[in-house]
Amino acid sequence: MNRQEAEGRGRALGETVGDEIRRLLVEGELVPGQRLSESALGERLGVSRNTLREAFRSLAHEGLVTHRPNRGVFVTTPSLASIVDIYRVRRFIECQALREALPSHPALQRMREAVEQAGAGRERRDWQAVGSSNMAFHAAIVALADSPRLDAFFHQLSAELRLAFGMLSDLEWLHGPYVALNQRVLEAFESGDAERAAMLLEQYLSQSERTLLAAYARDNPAD
Amino acid sequence: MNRQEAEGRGRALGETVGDEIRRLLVEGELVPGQRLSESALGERLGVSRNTLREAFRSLAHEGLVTHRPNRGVFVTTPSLASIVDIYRVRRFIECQALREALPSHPALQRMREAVEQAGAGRERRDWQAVGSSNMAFHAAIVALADSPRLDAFFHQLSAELRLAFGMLSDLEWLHGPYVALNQRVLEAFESGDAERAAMLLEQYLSQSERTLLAAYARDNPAD
DNA sequence: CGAGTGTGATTGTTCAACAATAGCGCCGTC
DNA sequence: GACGGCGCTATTGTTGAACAATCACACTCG
Repeated sequence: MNRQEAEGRGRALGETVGDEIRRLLVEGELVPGQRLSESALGERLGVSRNTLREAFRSLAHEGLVTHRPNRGVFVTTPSLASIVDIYRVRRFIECQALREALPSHPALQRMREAVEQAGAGRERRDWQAVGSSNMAFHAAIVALADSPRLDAFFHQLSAELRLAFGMLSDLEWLHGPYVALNQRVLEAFESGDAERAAMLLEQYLSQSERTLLAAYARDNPAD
Repeated sequence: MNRQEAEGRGRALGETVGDEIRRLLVEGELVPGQRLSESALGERLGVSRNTLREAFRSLAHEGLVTHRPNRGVFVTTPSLASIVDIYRVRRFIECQALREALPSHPALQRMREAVEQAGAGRERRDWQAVGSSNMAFHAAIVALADSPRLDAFFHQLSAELRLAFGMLSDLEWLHGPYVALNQRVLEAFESGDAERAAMLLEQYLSQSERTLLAAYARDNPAD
């Protein structure tokens, strides 16, 4: 009911609802493990159950939400295994993208901007913004490979990762140290030494993974 | 992802319908460009429009089907650009998976079986089977990287690729020559020379891409 | 011959209903 | 008091009908 005031966009309500839920997820309004009741969420978003279920299908496909038949959909709880897997894939893709990239690739500009914004965010101690800029930096690295499908895949990975970040406190520790490392990767790449940039990036990712796993283990001792 | 977790007992009709449509797609019963009317397909599969729409969402997310708002869903018509992109990603992923793999990885057995089955299929001149075995071989290569997410990503790519294969006649030319090349890649890898195996694979993929593009251009002169 | 228009068909979305299932408390038995 | 079976209830799974919104197309009018 509150949705047909949808000004301008006017595109597929189902999609809009999906975006809305994504927003609630990254903003931490919906926390991992939480059950998403069809009637409750439908009421809250002002859409019918059927429309909501369509949106759920998309979200489930992206891994943000887990569908348990006859029991409902739950915000996906990232596991240690999934974090390990995501970082494995990131090393796999990002390092090679950097290695094979042309030094004059247009995405380089995006990398520069991301580093700059991450620096600005750190000044303001806005760790949420630092995290976003970090991901933008890595998305730009993937973009070096010039593949829409790879870009989409990475986009999905980063959404899952953001879910894991959302579970943790201590965002400063999680994002702060990496601004400088991004900078070094970028410098190495700009200097023409793609191989060295790739090695730095691999170190970077492994260290980031360890930090995240440690924070995860601390906040979720049960696991 | 926890696809397998809830595998055993729980099944949803929506999922089943999705699988059914996937089957119709790879079997060529539904051809690229064709419009999938909700009422017609719903009638044919014996499900309601709402259920069908849920299945469509999944298929659209996999790229097998394209959703045009207010106009319906259509079987995706692979473009030259998408074929090029898919092969770029395949080279990107498969070659590195091979390069980095442990020589004793369990997926090696799957590679052997796939080569064997492809050979048997060629004997019978069953090119459909040869194509499936080829894809199984390459899926096994990706499995060397030990990443569920990478496996899922490749699964999606191969479904899209199968769509392109389905548009073409001349399956013999498309699949026949590659049985021997698979064999050579496997032998190189088993002999411990992963680097050489990766290079062979790269050649393989580039040749396969050219063949596919040529056949595509021949069958779709308009494009 | 072209442009505006009306019409029909299809999609987008909601609603109400019912079947199927899982979780939970209750109860009786031992 | 512990345990296992039983039925209840809330929720999901699925359907069918209904209506609004939109598009494709033929049709009319200038």
